[in-house]
Amino acid sequence: MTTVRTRFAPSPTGYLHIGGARTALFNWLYARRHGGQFILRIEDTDRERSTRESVNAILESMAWLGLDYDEGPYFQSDRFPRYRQVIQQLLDAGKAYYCYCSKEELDALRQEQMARKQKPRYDGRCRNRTEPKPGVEPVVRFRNPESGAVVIDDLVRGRVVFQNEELDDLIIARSDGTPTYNLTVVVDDLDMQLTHVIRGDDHLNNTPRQINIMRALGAEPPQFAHVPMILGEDGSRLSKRHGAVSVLEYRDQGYLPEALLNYLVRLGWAYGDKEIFSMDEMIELFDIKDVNKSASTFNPDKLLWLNHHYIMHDDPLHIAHHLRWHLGRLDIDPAEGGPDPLLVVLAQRERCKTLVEMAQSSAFFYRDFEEYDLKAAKKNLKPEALAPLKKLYEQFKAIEEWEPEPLHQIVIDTAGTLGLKLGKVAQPLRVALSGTSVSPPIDVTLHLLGREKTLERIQRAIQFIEGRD
RNA sequence: GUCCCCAUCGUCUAGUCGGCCUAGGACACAGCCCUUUCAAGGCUGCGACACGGGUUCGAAUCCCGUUGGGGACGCCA
Repeated sequence: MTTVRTRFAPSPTGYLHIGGARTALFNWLYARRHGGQFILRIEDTDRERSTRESVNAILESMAWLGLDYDEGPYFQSDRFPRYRQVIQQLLDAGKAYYCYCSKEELDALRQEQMARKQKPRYDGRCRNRTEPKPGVEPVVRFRNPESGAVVIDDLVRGRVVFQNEELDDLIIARSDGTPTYNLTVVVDDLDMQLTHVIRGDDHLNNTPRQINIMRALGAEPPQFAHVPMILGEDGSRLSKRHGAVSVLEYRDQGYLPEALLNYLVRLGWAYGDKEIFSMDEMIELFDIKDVNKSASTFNPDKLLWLNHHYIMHDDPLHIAHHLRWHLGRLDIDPAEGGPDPLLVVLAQRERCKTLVEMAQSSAFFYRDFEEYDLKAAKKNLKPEALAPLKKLYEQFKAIEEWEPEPLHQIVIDTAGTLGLKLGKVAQPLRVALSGTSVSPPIDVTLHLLGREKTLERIQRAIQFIEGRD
């Protein structure tokens, strides 16, 4: 039995979007599960639209997601000589021919066919041309079989049949001699000895053409699996207007790669009622044959829920690692002082659905906040709060052990002594320390903030209240 | 328009070869409980087999049609 070889072959004309990420994931999982190889190939034959930045974004996204490849990245732009060779081979064998039709001519043909309510397709008018048209650089067209059918036994679709008469003679080389997509894919998929081509549904119509070219080259096609597309909330193909679609955008918005991957694998696939899959579980349980046939709608709420789940249940050290990165984006370096991010994760994880949220609501541990949240200050930093704050200040100053337990006791005792409900003491203190009415439990907040900053901020709050009119 | 594909709660889905489905789970939503903030957590509720014909003792599960949706029809990939 031959080893499984899969590939992800994006074109570098933009960022890696989540649809592409899912395709990459499925290919990666399939290869990993079968102990095969996963290959990354950059399809940059369109030199107009391909950019270096896009290549970098794709590589960065793959790395962030943890989808490692065994070979590549290969660049199609490095393989032009090989493509030229294959085109010549097809030409020599009479399986391809030169076409001298101008774009205008082809446009007219298309319009005419549309008007006649027919499927627009090239009519093969240059098929038997023997003489070149002077002054015209021709394109090369593949001579598609005129009869018969192409049968695809798709791993997710089942059997799909295309009649050859529905197909036309597609262009495999442009007039400048460069190869086009359908040719390069075929050459590469063959040369790279891929056993399985797992790709988006939108390629299903290309498949019979590619199979025909493969056969013309005397090769056996690999297995195909066309996975359904991801739709936006309005039912149309997911795009920028549906919100964030770039993988790096999700990273920047505070999502964990595990959460995104878990979300993506469950889109169009399920294993009973199981919702949470570690990477190892995915590898063990995922099978391309179990993928649904129907398109699915992207649901940001569920992704957010998964993200929160991972923040709460993943190894806190791992979360802390990601939190450091997000703190860094806020110009905070925990190494320069303040609590260990690990402790911050432990204190904050229940209430933060994203790492960005966690970084933002934890910034006060590391640096002074600019000003109090208006509503929080108005409600809690009132003259009545002066007595408890002053009393707390004295006790915090005197306490020997700066640990949650004794700190907690002080807050409780203060409320008791002053005959106040706990909320009347804890809330003003919380606002004093964090600037807002939301923070981890008060003892934890005190502990993480440290004595020095605690005392400073209580002072600041007292002055704030006394300065009010 | 032509060709290809798809069709279970608002969304993601479970539903082994038709019976155990008065259709299960998750997200979201609503309510209750817990509670020193916000959360987290627990419980309850809301909510679907697109429609019409068949086949069968019996269909969400099989067949046909209708409707609806998506994709492809480039010297883009």
